[in-house]
Amino acid sequence: MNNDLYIYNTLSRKKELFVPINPNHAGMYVCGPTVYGDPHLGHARPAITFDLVFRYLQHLGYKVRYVRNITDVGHLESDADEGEDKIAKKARLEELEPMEVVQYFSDRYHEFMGRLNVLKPSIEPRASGHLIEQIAMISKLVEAGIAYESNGSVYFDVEKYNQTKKYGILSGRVLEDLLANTRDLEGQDEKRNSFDFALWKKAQPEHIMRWPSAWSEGFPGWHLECSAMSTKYLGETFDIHGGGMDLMFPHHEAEIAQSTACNHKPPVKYWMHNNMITINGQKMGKSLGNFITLEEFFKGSHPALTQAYSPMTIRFFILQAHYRSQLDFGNEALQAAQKGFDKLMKAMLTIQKIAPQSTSTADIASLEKLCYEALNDDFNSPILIANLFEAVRIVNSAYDGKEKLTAEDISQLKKLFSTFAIEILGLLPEVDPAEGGKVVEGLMKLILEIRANARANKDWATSDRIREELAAVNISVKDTKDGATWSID
RNA sequence: GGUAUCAUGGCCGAGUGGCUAGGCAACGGUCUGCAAAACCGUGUACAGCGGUUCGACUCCGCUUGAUACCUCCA
Repeated sequence: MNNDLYIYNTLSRKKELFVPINPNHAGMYVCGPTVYGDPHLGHARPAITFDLVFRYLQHLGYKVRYVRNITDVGHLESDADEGEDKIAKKARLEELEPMEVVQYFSDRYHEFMGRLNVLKPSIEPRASGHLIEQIAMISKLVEAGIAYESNGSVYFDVEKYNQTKKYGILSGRVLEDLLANTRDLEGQDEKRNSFDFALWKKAQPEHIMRWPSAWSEGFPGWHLECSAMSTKYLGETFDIHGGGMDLMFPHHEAEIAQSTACNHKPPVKYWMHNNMITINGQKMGKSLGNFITLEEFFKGSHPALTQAYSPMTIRFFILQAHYRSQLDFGNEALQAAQKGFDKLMKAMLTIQKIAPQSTSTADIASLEKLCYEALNDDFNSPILIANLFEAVRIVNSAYDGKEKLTAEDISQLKKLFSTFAIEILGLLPEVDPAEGGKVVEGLMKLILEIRANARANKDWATSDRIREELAAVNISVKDTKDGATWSID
């Protein structure tokens, strides 16, 4: 592999050359969704970010095992709810079995990720299916003396861990500072220190989701599943761990501590974190109540949206920003993304119509090189897209006869688009639902024939009227040298 | 309060110690019966104040502002 890939590692806060632990293989774990609500734009960002990583690693020839979990137990509600499980709460409210809720929202998640053309991970483990592994891990930590039982619950002893290892290496936290900034929270009295975190929680009587263990009937702590499942499927040390920046502390920090204490080696070589999506400069999140679900985006049914946006528009919008930058949502920006995306897709059709020349005025090989350089520089998709637009310019110019392309150039350009736009960025031309209709096809043929006749008679009034009336129902007609073409907007 | 990140033209968003990011919008032009598309051209953008430097938007310091995390969140 002569492509040197550099990845920004949160651990070192530097771009580092990617060297896999096992040659030609890559292991990646990404924190997936907690399935108690409809997928929103915030879910799309990490899914698409690590989809790009997954696709590019595969393109480079790595055999990738990509594990993305589904959290279906263990996330505690806020202290106001006295530690009730999020899934259980929703289930009780709707009088459903917890697993019914999990099933429904998992399906919804998969449906919308599919529409965003996000590839399925290699393994998608559920926390509820790995109780044995989690309990085994807790036992190991208790035996090692790094975890302690208290009133049926088990906590990780952060201070003790910190005596031999360093707690806070990922987020730059210092234990003393954490101690100084303690707040009063429920259940705090069971812990030795406020920053200790739960490995196992004893279930309250009204708690529906519960499993037996040596300590109590209860459920696993919310950081544990990722440690248990990543170790199981990727090994004690694996290549890449991804997730949203908001998970850096305490979630990923806790993962590092648990896994290190358990396996006596650092669990992850490269930590990658995607940044947040903001709306009016504020994070889009469930707790803030300002999130827009993907369904609302696709239907345009949210007050903040002036129109519907297609899945590919959303995907393109997200990829136009670097994954480590904050991305601000806005209708103007979305509309710009939609138009830019259309332009890119149109060029892929235009390229089919270019007549090869004997000489060339374009340098496709250097363009390809720039595309690889962009991706190798910490997956810089905005730069890659800028380069693809250079290719678009070349294609359109060639179609206008202002650039000359050889047959070889044309095939290189086709390859460039199929490799970078479709295969790696995962952008697909969107099939208009109405376009397949034979009826519409036939009607349009007839209408355009009539219009062509009118035009032959220089009956511009009729010609224009047809075009305008069609425009009113979102069909645009464009006159070219070879006759009129139409498309549904 | 602590930790971290950021501040780029009408909007979104890259990047760099001196050389055009890109997309959208706007304006002018080519083409066209008109329109659209496409192509060509146009924008004293780098929060403020100091400092380093031959030269800073890019490095350093301060100020102001914003965001994230410190409590479930992608």
